[in-house]
Amino acid sequence: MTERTPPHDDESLADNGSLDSGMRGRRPTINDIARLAGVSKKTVSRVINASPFVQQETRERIQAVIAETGYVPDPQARGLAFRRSFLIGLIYDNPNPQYVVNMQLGLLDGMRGSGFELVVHPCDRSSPSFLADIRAFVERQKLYGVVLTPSVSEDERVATLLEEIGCEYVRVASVSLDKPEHMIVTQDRVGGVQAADYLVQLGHRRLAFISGPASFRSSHERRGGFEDGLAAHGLKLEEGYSREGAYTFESGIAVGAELLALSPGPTAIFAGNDEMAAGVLHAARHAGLRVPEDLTVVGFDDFQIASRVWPALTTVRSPTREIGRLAGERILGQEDAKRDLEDRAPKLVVRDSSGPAPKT
Amino acid sequence: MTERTPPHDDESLADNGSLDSGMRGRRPTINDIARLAGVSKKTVSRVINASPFVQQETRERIQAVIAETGYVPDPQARGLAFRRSFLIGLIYDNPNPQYVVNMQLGLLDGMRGSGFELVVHPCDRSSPSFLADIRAFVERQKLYGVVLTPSVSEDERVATLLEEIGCEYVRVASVSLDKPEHMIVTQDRVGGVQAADYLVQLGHRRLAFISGPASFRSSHERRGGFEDGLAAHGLKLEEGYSREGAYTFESGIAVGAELLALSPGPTAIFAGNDEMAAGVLHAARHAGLRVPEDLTVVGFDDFQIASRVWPALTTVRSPTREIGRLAGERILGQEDAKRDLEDRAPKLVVRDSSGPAPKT
DNA sequence: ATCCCGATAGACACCGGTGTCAACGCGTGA
DNA sequence: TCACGCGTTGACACCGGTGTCTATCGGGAT
Repeated sequence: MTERTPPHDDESLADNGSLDSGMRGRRPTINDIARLAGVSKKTVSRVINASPFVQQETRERIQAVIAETGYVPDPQARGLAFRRSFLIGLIYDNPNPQYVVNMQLGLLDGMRGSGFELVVHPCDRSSPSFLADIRAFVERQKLYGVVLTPSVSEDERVATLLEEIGCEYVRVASVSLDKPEHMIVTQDRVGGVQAADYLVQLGHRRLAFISGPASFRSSHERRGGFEDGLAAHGLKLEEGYSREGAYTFESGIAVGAELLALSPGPTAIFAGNDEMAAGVLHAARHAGLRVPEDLTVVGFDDFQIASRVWPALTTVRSPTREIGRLAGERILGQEDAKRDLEDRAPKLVVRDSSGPAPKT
Repeated sequence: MTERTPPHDDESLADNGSLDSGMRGRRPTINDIARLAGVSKKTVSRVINASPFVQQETRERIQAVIAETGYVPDPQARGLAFRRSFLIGLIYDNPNPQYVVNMQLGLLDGMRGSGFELVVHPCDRSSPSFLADIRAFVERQKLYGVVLTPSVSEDERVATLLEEIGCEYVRVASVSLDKPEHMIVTQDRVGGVQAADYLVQLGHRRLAFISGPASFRSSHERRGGFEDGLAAHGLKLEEGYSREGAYTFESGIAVGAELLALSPGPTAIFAGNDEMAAGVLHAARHAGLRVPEDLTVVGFDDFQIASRVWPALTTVRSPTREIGRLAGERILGQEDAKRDLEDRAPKLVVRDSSGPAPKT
């Protein structure tokens, strides 16, 4: 199985058909390049690592050989010498598939062309071996860096551990919990304000809110933003109209039903994420309410489910993929600072689940 | 005769507080173990790789030192010597987040405790650099193995490429396309039969089917199974009642609307996946039809969306995570053969979108 | 007693890179 | 003329493992 078959026609990996002096079908190594360029391997290494102490003419000769042979340095060997791999880990415990996939795609966007690869590592914060698992993962693979997303990103023990190991890390969270270089802060609060503005403009006054679990920072931020937005219009969230869900569909049904059983009931419900908003739609149907005529429902995230349910959900789009891209760039130190803030602002997406407050 | 096993999982990264003779705070290396056990590093290597040519007593002494120090061999160094990394790649182009995440979780289930890690690699079959990208990914990281899912798994060029490189691979697909050891075959056809049986039993006779794109094998298998199931009851899919969608929500709306505009319209629509079934629900609403009273809708996959829409979808559960676990075990050669077949059978999940055929 | 053999262990080179340090060529200032 | 410094390069050890080959040892056949 070691033997290789005839040279293949492949555009990117240049065929080294002519000048393979000694390397029969093997991928070229740094030694081959050194030999072909008539220099020592160390000098080739200098070129690879962009060392300034190489004469222009030498550098060009080596680069020409590299281009001709299609040489790519072996990340494993490089990693062994560097005591550090060219792998980035994504450690997460958010169970929402859409969030996970968007985050992965964003990270890969941000890492594209860097030669690094992404290793995924779901985890369970309630497991007794939680920290040991993460430590083993990071130390074994000598990860170059790690990206943490909520809610693992909110766990100080993990950050401390990574600091201690000496592994780069970036925490994605809705509030700043660490030195700025370690944080990508999502603007959940802004999204909450947008929802409030929108609902107030539609004339709604009896507003309800369903938060995610108190253990998630984003729950507080989203609610906080919503309350700020209401306050700006001289309104406030009434006692009893603000409840805690679990960011799950089922909790949306249950808490939605509770809210709709109140008298007077809310004319609009802002749910902390789309899953719960979808649950509220179900609860409304059971309660015999029409959406949006009798009840307005607004979600948060704008995941696929938002446009699949009936009526399609008005929701606050949270730019997960953009956030992921920023995290990827940040951890590789390639961040494009100017693009930063605008890209990660949430944005209200109006669909069919919202309308003017019913005239009582 | 060559000594080789995958790396093992030593969950305890024990603290080497006491006996660190010479290794101040460093992670222990094979040299440390050799020194502490009073043997050569090669003998330690033999123990790590479960070579039979080590005396019982020597082996135990070394294992004791390994356990005491919490030594874990460095995958990078090992990989360098083996000319092969301890990484498994997941190459996919299926855009459904739930599919991707379930597959990843399944793979990780199957790989658990092996010391291997999972590297994700979405790809685009229509890109001009498609094959070159995959080749670069696999060769650069010297991947131990690769798992392919539909529709990349159905591309012979990719399989040929991997064979040529000498990389292990497993293809997940709905029909066998390769040597058995390279295939995990999903039972989409069986799922189609189940849907047909169920609908016929409910009394439906005017049945419609919306397939995925013809370029996906699963489209044909799901339809084929459905037709087989009908045939077993002496029925057949009428001309014009079988249409092609794109496995997307939007195509479900469009094709659903077409079908509902027929006269007489179908009393039941079986869609090739849940996304399209959700689209059909929207189309039914636009057409003023009640589900399930006027129209029965059945999906395929049982992803989250199936239980979020209204009414909740009756659907055929496709055990993606189980399939992933099998793929993970297969690629590491740890497959538990007896559990194989039963686990990956689809299963009809009855919810609220299906009911008896309306009495015309 | 000698030879041969299988079982066991170690010496040494090697995987493909990087770090350290010394050496070299050459223009400059003393 | 010589010492000096700077820019450039290479020799060599090392990262942490594995492959190959040889050395040693005890026991059974000759």
